[in-house]
Amino acid sequence: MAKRVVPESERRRRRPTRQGAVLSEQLIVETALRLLRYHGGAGLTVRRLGAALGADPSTLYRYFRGMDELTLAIADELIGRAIRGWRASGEWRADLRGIGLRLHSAYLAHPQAAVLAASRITGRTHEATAIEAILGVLRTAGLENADAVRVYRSLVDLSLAFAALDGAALALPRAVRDADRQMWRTRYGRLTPGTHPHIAATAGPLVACMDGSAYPATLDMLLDSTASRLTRGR
Amino acid sequence: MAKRVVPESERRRRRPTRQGAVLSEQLIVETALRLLRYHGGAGLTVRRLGAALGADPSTLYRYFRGMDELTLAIADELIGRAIRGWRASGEWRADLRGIGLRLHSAYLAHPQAAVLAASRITGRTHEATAIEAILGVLRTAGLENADAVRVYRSLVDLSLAFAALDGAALALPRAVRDADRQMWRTRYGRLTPGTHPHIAATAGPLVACMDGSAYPATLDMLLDSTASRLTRGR
DNA sequence: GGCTTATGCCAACACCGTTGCCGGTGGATG
DNA sequence: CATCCACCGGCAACGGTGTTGGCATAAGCC
Repeated sequence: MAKRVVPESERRRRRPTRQGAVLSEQLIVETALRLLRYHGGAGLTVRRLGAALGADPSTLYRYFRGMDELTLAIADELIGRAIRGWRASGEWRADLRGIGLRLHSAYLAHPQAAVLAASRITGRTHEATAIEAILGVLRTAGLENADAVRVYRSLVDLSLAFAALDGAALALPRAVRDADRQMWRTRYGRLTPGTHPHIAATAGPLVACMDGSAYPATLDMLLDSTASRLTRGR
Repeated sequence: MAKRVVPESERRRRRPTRQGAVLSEQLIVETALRLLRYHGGAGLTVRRLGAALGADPSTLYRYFRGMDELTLAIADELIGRAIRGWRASGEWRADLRGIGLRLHSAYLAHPQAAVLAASRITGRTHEATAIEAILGVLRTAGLENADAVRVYRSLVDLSLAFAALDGAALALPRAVRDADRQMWRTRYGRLTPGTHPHIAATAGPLVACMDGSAYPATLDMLLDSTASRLTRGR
């Protein structure tokens, strides 16, 4: 109750765990990401996290108010990894495409984490940096403020939404994922032209197209639209 | 073990619950949707669901192999509600827009369910019907098979991904959601031009644009791109 | 009307997030 | 170098979760 969580920057006393680990926000987040990758989406557990760190589960509540705050810290870490080292090239379309792909793949590097984190607003440093970068590209390219904001929102939401969707697919247990892919081949690849003529006519490309993510193609369509909005504006 | 789940179509003996309820797949799914809406995303529980139905929790395992299969049934129900009663008008752009908006809003009518269900492939009837409808619109409009399939995939993934994203935002506890909106106003609405000039310059439109969903605007951009692909094809 | 077996119920298991309390220890203070 | 105290790790507990094996019963077929 009202248990105070000391901000990482004000931590003075670092007492090692009985098993010798010295905890920190950073260490906890990294361990959580490892747990997620290794044990699957439902495998991130306060108890397991404690065990992996060599600490009592309840100790973690000295660092995060609860599971939800840990999730936000994970989201922040992912955004940070996405924009780390990014530089504007001056070519707006390549820049936007680069940022989008970076976001998407930083999240997808940890699919289970992506599912948890993609829909959260962190309000922390990395988030502001990313927003500033994207808006900068759009306004420098010549978009009106209102248009820039609209495109910004579409771009970010698109990237995060696809990160969550693709992450969920990747995070499924191996057996389920294989069963899903098989479903496309057996069920939709062999529907009779009588009842489903269009599916039957496109069966080949349809099955082939279901591999991988639709994100890059969709991102390109969004950039197409932005490009024509730009030329029309001039 | 290997407890057999009798398919709904082969059910003969309908024995009423001690409290008088007569169970069925349909009834369980509907009750689950009601529970989700009423108790929030984490409120769908086998035990609560049992209680709401007037049945022992373990009884539900005679209808679904587990929580996951129940999720798929929910997803199927949502797709069904989305395409129920849809008819092609012949104008491809309006038709695609209509299907997309229907999908999105059918899912968002149950935000918590959308989060669970949007990323799943059901492989059931409604899904095939939806695919057939969309492919039909695209091919009738004049797209090559390969292009039609690509646009199909982008459209569906976009709609479901945004359903999950927007659903997650809507499903947050009231207090958290209000805090998030406030964050835009206070944090991003007041960043200094020194460190974040672009955010500062667009603060007004930025805050305003964060209300509501970016889905309709993004969908329109996707349709823009499809339109120019069509005219270029001719 | 009898038989089979589908189906509802009970009890139990292992696990979950979270909290109140205690005790030891780090670091500041003198 | 001694003192003190608040920070922080550990313990035990609470009420909840999904899931399963076994049992009794009643529904529907012959």
